[in-house]
Amino acid sequence: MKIGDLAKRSGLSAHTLRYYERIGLLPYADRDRSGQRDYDASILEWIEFLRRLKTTGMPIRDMLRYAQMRADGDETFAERGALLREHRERVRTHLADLEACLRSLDKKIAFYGKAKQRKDADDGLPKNDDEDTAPRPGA
Amino acid sequence: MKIGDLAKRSGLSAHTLRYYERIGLLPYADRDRSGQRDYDASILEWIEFLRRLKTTGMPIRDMLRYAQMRADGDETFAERGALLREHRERVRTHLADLEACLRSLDKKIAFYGKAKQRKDADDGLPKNDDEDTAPRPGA
DNA sequence: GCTTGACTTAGAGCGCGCTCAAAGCCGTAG
DNA sequence: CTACGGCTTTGAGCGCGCTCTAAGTCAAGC
Repeated sequence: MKIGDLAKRSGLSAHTLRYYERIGLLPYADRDRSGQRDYDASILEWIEFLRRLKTTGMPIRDMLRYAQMRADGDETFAERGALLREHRERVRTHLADLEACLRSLDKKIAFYGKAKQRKDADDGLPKNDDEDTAPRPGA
Repeated sequence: MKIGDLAKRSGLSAHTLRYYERIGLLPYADRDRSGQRDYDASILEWIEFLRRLKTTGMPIRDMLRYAQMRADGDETFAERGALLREHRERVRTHLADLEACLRSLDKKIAFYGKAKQRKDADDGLPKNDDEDTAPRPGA
């Protein structure tokens, strides 16, 4: 598989695939006799795993640590597991934060919904609700 | 309240507070007679709201749009509501992605746990499980 | 009076994760 | 044979969100 094909199948650009190889996130790919990368389809699983790490907010430098351990073989199993478990905890924390923010956002949106219905027909905005008409922000 | 106090209470640095004012995320703060910013405590609510938008991944340029609308007064209520509702949908989508990634991560971690227990005592790794010993990544 | 430290400004610099540019090579279609 | 597209490399550039520097002002404490 050439880099253009892998780009299509992985959803990453060829630029990004080369960049990932350069920094060590992807293994050095075999080159054909004209020097072009020739990928094995199995690389897609690794890329998919990287994508999940990225989605969950892992910085590239940590992915590199993982990739390096993986390259170092079986004796790094425990270390790799530990890295993933730590990451998982961070993800869970972040997820909880996000959910709290989402609930807050829902409240605010509910306020906008209510305010809209009474627009120009009721001046008494509910003071115990989420307010949002403050002094010149961004002015 | 001076900028140092607000920094402590908001969790943002004084540098960041000034930066936010410069770009228009925070309203231009009143200055005392020696030119120093003197904040009203109510600014904390706005900062908290910004923090939630940021946590949920809203780029600064969109927060600026919101801040501008808020500054423009009541006639932007509908627009502001729409912006927040769109944002909420993106957050929900992202949340679902994250949860899927987390489940995947849990599986992988479970694999590491199992592999550890049988380490050097069982060569037959479960092929139908999450594998993780691939050709020289990062090498 | 003098030091200390928090504040002011405009603007430069940084870390991250790409993204693209330049110059050149290779192989296949017409 | 030639033109074309897709690949190669190294290294520069970019958008984001801060973060810090430099040079200077001001107010309070010793």
